[in-house]
Amino acid sequence: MGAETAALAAIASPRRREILRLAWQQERPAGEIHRAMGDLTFGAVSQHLRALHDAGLLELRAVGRHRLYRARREAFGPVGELLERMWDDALWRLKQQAELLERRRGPQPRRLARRRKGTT
Amino acid sequence: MGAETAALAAIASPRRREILRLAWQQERPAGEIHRAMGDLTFGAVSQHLRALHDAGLLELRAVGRHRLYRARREAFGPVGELLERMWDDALWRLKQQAELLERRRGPQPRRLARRRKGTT
DNA sequence: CAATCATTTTAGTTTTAACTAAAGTGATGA
DNA sequence: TCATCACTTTAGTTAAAACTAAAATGATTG
Repeated sequence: MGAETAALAAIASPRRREILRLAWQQERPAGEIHRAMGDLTFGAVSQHLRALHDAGLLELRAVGRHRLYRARREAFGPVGELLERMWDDALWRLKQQAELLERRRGPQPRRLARRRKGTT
Repeated sequence: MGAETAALAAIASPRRREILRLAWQQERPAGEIHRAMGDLTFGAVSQHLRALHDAGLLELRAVGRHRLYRARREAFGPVGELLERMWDDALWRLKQQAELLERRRGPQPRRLARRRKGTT
């Protein structure tokens, strides 16, 4: 998967978007990202970090017992600009927040909403 | 899910991107989209169309026994601009084509590549 | 060296996206 | 009205994403 296609896949996930936002401008230790992410376990966060790193979207630097992550912005191409536009847009932020809260029950969403039996 | 968030989810999928590209500028009957989509069954295409329609990303008009789909471009916001940039970019097109072919075996990819046992 | 801290990895569960095959629907035309 | 066309829907399968809990790793500190 090319890095830019990986970027498209990554930004489809609210959790991944959140991680990328946190690590977009500065390096952040995994623990700090975890603390900022709400009710996820550390393990889950670590798995997201690994996936993003494997996809070439995060870079990693070890300092003592900390591991510092930062977005590899150059890997995102035009997708990076989209993210920045989203994050700068107050309306968008509100909507995201609403959706995050709304889904604080049940596991996590993967993709689009899909057909349910009697939805027609 | 807001339409724009749905748009993010939609463009993560190569099939959905392809459908959106086909229905971006003009209405297209489902059958034409199917024919343009390669080796998928009609049923599978119909399911994608339904998902995109449910998400507010496609509009639908019935004419005789045909069903004409067209992208609701206004629902995409900045994501629409990204799509247009991608489709105008010859390099992107090549990469996409390569990835489509590459995966003409096995079912379909969902997201990011993820940890495999001995990948470290 | 032992304890601790920061983090990663593994194993196992649940949910669901994407698909196929086949049955179902509704408009059209002979 | 019966067959056909253009689709949609259903049922069932497969593969994988997201998560939790717990074990493992590796650096640091006493």
